[in-house]
Amino acid sequence: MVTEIKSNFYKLNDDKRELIINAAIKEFVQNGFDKASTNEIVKEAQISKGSLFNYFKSKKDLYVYVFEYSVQIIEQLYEQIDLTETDLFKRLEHIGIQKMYIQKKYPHVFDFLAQSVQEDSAEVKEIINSKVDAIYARGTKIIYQDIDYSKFREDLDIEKAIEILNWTMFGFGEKATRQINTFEDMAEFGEQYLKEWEIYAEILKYSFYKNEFRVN
Amino acid sequence: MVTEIKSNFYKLNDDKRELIINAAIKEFVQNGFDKASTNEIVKEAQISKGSLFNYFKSKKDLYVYVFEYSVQIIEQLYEQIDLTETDLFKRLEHIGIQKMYIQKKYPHVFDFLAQSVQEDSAEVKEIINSKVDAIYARGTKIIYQDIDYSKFREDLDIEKAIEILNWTMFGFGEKATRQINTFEDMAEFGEQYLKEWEIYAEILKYSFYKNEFRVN
DNA sequence: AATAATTTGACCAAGGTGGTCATCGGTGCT
DNA sequence: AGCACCGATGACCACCTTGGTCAAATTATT
Repeated sequence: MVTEIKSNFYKLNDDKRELIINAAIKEFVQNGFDKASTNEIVKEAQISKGSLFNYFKSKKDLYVYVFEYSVQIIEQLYEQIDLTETDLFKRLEHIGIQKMYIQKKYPHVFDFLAQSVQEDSAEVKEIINSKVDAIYARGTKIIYQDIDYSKFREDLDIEKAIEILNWTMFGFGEKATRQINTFEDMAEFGEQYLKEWEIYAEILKYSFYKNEFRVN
Repeated sequence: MVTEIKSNFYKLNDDKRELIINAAIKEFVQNGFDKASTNEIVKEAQISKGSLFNYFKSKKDLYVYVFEYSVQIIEQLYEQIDLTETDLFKRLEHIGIQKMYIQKKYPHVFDFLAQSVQEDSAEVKEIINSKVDAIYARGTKIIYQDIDYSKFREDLDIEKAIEILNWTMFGFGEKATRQINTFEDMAEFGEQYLKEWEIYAEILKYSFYKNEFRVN
């Protein structure tokens, strides 16, 4: 086995484990592997230095664990995709909501995986590159599988349209993330989120879809 | 005067000065003020430590100089905006090209100013916050001044449409920046850039504009 | 009360930090 | 050639942070 985690980390209760994971992710995404400080991580996670190195035998081990944990989260996101939904907007809408829920629990997972690709520390690079590429390839394959492209206007450059859609979702997602913590009720936020997104979606559908498919 | 730069930095030839400025910007944007290493900067700029501290009396001085230099570049970008062009797409297109030219010369200025806002080092924070907000406020004011909004569809949420446009431009700009150095001829790149952007613009115009204004 | 399991933080050697300054090398003048 | 000038250099400094350790303290279990 490549990564060996001492069993005592699993014995921790969920809250504390997530606190540590999030503290580590935050520090790694902010500073990269080399410059990430274990001192900062333990401070943020409110545990002692000794404990961290009891749970993980080295900084590298911690990184690898947190990385693989993040990968798992994405994988689970993929599993949830409903392949019977053939409308691109509806499918992406659903994924977007799931992402929001994940970001509520793990605020920097997506940033972490995005940043991990350009991690230049030789110590962790190989572990990353082999996985991340595969993950993203699988992701885009699943996400766009069985989509009904016949709804799109004939003279539309669909690839570019999808790029626009992605950039818009990303921008909107960022904006929403900034507001996420002003809501105490996550269900209420989800509702608000969906309602606002629909307006953006409608604008794009107007251009992407044939007339008869514009309104859902 | 708040920032006093020893005159010998001005005496340097343009190439070297830009090399130093870019090296500093790169390091600051990658690591923030506190963690930015002057050792890394001198290595990247191919000058000695002594020289750097001959040109600037401290790391803070260097930061402030580079920051104000970046602000100037943005200001100049604003000056160039042609206010007689009332078509939003045409105006943004023009700004986009200018930005590309700037990014060729100073690859990280925009990232630097974007990152500077969330700089948490108390030492430089106050210098930043007072300026950046003003800059962006002035920017959006100029950019959207005298735009002919009558071209837009009546039932369109113009504010949201402009957000989509911005996110799309940002996404496309990033994509283009990644390709910018594969072109040796900047003029050729500009042409290619414009041609590709037009396709994206056309997709959005289809949704934003009334029928009669779609094709330029 | 006794034992086992966890957590703690002072401590370490190693390495990096911003900044200094005696020395160097080149250029131009006499 | 000899001299004076000046920008460039990098070894050097005191200080700080680093990843990781471990004896001692605390808590949990018997």
